[in-house]
Amino acid sequence: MAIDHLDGRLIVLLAREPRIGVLEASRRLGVARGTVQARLDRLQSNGVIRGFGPDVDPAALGYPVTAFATLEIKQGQGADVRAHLGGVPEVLELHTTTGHGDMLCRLVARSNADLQRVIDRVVGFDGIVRASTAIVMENPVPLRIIPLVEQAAEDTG
Amino acid sequence: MAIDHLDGRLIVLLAREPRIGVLEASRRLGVARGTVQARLDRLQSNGVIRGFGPDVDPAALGYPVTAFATLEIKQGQGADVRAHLGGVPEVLELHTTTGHGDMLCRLVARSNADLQRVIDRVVGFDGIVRASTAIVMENPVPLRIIPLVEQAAEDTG
DNA sequence: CAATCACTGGTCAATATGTGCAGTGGATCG
DNA sequence: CGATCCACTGCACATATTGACCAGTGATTG
Repeated sequence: MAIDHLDGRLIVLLAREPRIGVLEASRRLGVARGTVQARLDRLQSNGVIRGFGPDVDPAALGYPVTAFATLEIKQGQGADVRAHLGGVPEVLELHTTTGHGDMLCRLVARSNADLQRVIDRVVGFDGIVRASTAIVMENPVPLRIIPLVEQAAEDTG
Repeated sequence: MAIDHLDGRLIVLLAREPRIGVLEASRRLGVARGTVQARLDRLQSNGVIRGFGPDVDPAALGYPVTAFATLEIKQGQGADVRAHLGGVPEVLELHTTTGHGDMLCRLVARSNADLQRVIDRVVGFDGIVRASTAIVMENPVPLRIIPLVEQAAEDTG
């Protein structure tokens, strides 16, 4: 669960240059190939590294508009709402939260006009009382993990 | 920019089983290896596939608490706030948005108590007027792309 | 001290990769 | 219609990488 400095360097290296492979990584890190292989196996069975899936850009797919919707849910309708939202492809993630709303979801759409369609589909469901949407204009910090990995590695070794 | 059915199947296949490699992918898809290679090259130079970085789980790193903070910014302080938040490792992403707040950021922390420290660090900056935080309890739909890819592939071919 | 553990540095066979090639079929255009 | 372009196939080759082992070493621990 805790990662050491070598783990951190390995993850950062793979995050920066994903295509290098185990052998090249071992060369860069100055350790034996078996070590890198063992570390990677451990990190993956730990769950620290979930996998190496392709990082797809919704904008390049034709969905350049991102928005976050805060949803208010009727009591006892949570499970139904989850199932409903899970069936909407434009819902990229869904969280239940504390605070003013009950759920927060990330949406994408083909255009601002298309966003209306997506929102209609999202909120067009009985269990949802109210929705408030914030459209993303800029993304100064894209989803990242490297700084956190570096900090986690510092904290340990 | 638009992807066809084969592109879609390729992305979905790689998303489900990232470690299979080009050759195995070509076998699964029933096409020649060169075709898969060419498609992958195109998808990557298109920007549809940004890369194949490791998918790191913050929870497994010791940061099991996720929260979303809506920030209200003093006029003209946007750039400074961005730089400030970019320097906080626990800020995993940052967006500027329309709506009630001016920015929305995703935070992680080691515990609910630690979240207080993170929030203090986030809002302990002159340009930030007010912050409202929603702590994530459940994550019924983890960040996903497959359904969107399937839809985008349907729409085209 | 003995045992355990992670790492090294090496080998081996099997496999994948990058690259290039000629051939084929469909679509496009003058 | 004929020429051209394009993506794909199926194949080949040399090279690199992988997964799997192994004995040896040094640090740590009971």
